[in-house]
Amino acid sequence: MPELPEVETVARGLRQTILGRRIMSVTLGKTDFIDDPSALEQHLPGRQIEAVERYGKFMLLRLSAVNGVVRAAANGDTVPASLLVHLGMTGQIAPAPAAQPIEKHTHVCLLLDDGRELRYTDPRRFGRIAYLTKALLAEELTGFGADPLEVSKEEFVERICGRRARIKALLLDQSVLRGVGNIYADESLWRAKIHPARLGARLSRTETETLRRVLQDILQKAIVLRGSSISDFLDAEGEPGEYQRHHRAYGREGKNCHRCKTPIRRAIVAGRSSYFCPQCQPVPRGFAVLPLPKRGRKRRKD
DNA sequence: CTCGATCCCTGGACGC
DNA sequence: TGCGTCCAGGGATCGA
Repeated sequence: MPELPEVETVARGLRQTILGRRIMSVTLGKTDFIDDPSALEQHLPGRQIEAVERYGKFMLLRLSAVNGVVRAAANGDTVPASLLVHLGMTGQIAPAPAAQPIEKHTHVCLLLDDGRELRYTDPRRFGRIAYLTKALLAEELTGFGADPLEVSKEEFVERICGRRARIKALLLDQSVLRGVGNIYADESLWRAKIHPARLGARLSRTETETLRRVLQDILQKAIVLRGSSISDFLDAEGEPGEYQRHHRAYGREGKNCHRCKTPIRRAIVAGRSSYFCPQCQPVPRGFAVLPLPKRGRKRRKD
């Protein structure tokens, strides 16, 4: 489940492998996760990949203008553009030799000028791909929150403490912070000893500043370790990340808290599985922790 | 403003 | 072995 550290890892990999390559042709499979599939076929060929950037959980492939082609002018291809890529839950993007067999869920192949193909593979198709010109890209990127690695103490406090939503919901809200997902939300709340169901406005100044500090520390360490591989995340070289070994809350229901040995619990907060230590992260008043049935067991509605 | 519910999608885990 | 069911989750959307 790619979040900021995983997307950063993939973006760094792509920077090392496909920067400067020219896109020669486009082959599409299923396209229901692509904004305008024909725009890819129409506007990508002839463009060079000039930069790979990350914006929250999005990757941005910056594309050159197409030069010296009569067709380009009529196409509007004489101006730079971008390919927006979101990996969703199960998306992977990596270059492969064009001769290599296509995997079952590979839905986009961009033939490059060196004989390789940049391939996007996504079994669940929760990802998103969009070809965007400058104006559309700018519009697309409005409404996102602060970069969690860059956000100042003051801005973080402002964005959290002025809100009555649960802190877990705020951390996951891309218009508050861009790039945090379920894993790093739970990990940072555990480190900061804050229960996920607490309200933003009810956090103390000290707690909020601690949360910012541990969130940044965790994200930075996770980037160094090339992200967390839970089920199927692989970086652009096909390697799994290592940060899952450092998880202290996420996915550890029933296992002992690393600080106090109390078994980690799971509750649904903000509609998501949330893992926390009931001892270190006291449940706020009024939040009932309903016992969750054991994983994998059948549940009946009666 | 904030909430929960629902949908999208498939693979994997598990019960029987 | 195989079938049915549940679950994971980011994001959009809609109604309360």
